[in-house]
Amino acid sequence: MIENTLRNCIAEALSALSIEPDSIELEFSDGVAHGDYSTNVALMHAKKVGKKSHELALEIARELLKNKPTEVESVEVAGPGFINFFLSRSFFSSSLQTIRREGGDFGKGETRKGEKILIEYTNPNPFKEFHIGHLMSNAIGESLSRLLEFSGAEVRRANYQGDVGLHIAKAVWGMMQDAGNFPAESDSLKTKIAFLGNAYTFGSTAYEESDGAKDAILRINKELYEKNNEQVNNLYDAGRRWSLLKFEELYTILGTTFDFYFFESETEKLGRALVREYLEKGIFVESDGAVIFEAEKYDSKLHTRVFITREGVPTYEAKDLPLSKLKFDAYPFDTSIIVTAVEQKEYVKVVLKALEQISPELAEKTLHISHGMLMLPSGKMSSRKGSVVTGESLLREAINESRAKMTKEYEEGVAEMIATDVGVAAIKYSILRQAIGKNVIYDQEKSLSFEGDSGPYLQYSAVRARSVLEKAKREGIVAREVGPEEAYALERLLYRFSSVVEKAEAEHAPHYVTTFLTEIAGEFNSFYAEHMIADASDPFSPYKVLLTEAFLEVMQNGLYILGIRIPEKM
RNA sequence: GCCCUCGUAGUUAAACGGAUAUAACUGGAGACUUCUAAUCUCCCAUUCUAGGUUCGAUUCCUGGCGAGGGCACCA
Repeated sequence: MIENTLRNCIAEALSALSIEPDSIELEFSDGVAHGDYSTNVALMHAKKVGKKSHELALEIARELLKNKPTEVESVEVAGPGFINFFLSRSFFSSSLQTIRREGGDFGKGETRKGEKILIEYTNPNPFKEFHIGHLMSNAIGESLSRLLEFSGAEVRRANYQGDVGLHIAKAVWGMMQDAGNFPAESDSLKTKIAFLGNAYTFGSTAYEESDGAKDAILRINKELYEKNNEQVNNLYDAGRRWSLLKFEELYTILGTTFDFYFFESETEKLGRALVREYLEKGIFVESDGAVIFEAEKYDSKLHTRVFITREGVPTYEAKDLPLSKLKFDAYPFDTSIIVTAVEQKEYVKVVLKALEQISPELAEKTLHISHGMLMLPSGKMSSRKGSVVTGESLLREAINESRAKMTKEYEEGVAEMIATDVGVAAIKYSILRQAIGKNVIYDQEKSLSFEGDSGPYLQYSAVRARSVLEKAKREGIVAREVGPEEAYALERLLYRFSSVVEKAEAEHAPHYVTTFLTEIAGEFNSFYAEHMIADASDPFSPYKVLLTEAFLEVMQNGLYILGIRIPEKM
């Protein structure tokens, strides 16, 4: 790796000047004028050795030039004392060949080679809408999964769904009130889901507004737990089945497949038993009829939470405890990652603290990654108030929008596929373009952007590259490694992809990949506008074709990491 | 009240403690008989506030102001 080579050179140069080469910072230069790599070692050590930073930089540069590796064209000192490395022409052209040779493997690393990782994300609740928060969790979780795979990990995807709880009792009660509209088995899934949605909204409104309804819903909740009312059971089974089918439909559109599904109906009784068991051992205590865990006794920044309610019903907290073991039994992981919205952050800390008392070895292997929330301009979404933007409606709008944008004529089936891929890309890009911890303010127009920095922009540049390569093929132009004196700006970027992926994985930051792809796509589009790539009369055409091939390869791998498909045409 | 996040052009975002803070959208001016104009080129504009640490602060620390999330029987 070129980076290691440069680091070693710098370390040697520093030693030659009797400077302790502790940590060497090496970064990509921020512009062509500053070369390809920069180091600030002179700035860091100047004071220690009592020299001016610029002078020290010159001395280090002189040392560096004594043993200049072949990949380095020149070394310059600039600004207050930065040492800039300019890589050689041949380094760039050979890295294009490397990219072409490695193809779909280019960018893969081994930092997590062989590590078994189970990652939980999306977590929608049957009977409730799959809202844009789930869309966000899914886009982020899927991308993190792919980054981990690119780093050599053996990843399994898990989805944990709440198929028990008060929200279901509300929906079931709502279904009973609206029995006249109960869908027939032959009705479309869309009709069934609409029916369910209405039932839930109706039920939760009634729960808050009517004591009678509230009592009825609580009774249903108990019946659901005890499974002793056939009518309730039948409604439950139908609603659960419809919801899960609907979710699968969305996963197909989004491009996710899960290896494991866990349900709260599995963890509920286990959780209650576990809490009861550790209540006797003093981990949990009874308070006001409920069973609680006083996390602040272990860490003053944590707080008390209820694990079993006064009614004897296990809460989400209690259910989460056995989930870790269920996961481990399903897939003996080295690391278990849970991806949720940031609103769960403090909650997860408490649950993990409780888990630490019960199964320290599992708690130790668990990592929580939280992402920001999708906010409406009016504030937080609430499904109880009905102010949710559903994942499906957003997807549908994005797909319609991309359909409307299409200027070329395609067959019906093809057009639908392109519109879907482009619409999904627009949404995923708007989520994965920024640091995952920050909230996304959901602005319909911006989320559905098809111009400028956007998912479709990335797709378009890749499709364009393919189109050019097809033309090159028709004209019999074959990629070749002989280019003009001066390297194109684009080839000075492509080789960086491996480092970008490594850093994105290490910091759980898919947006580094998004930013990088946006940068190279822009560079390719400029290159495209300025140069005729496939031109049989141009002696450099084979090289430009090679560059285009390498660009496409990087785009394909990068978009794969983001979970964005590239349409055949657009 | 306590505990976490966050505050960057008009807007939405980017920037391991580094060089002239980077893009897109909006607004203004241009470019398609040439490989896809969902594109390209040019212009205008930004670090909440008061201190501190540092050769150097958007970045780290402290206070203030503002926004979001969490804090017992919801998930």
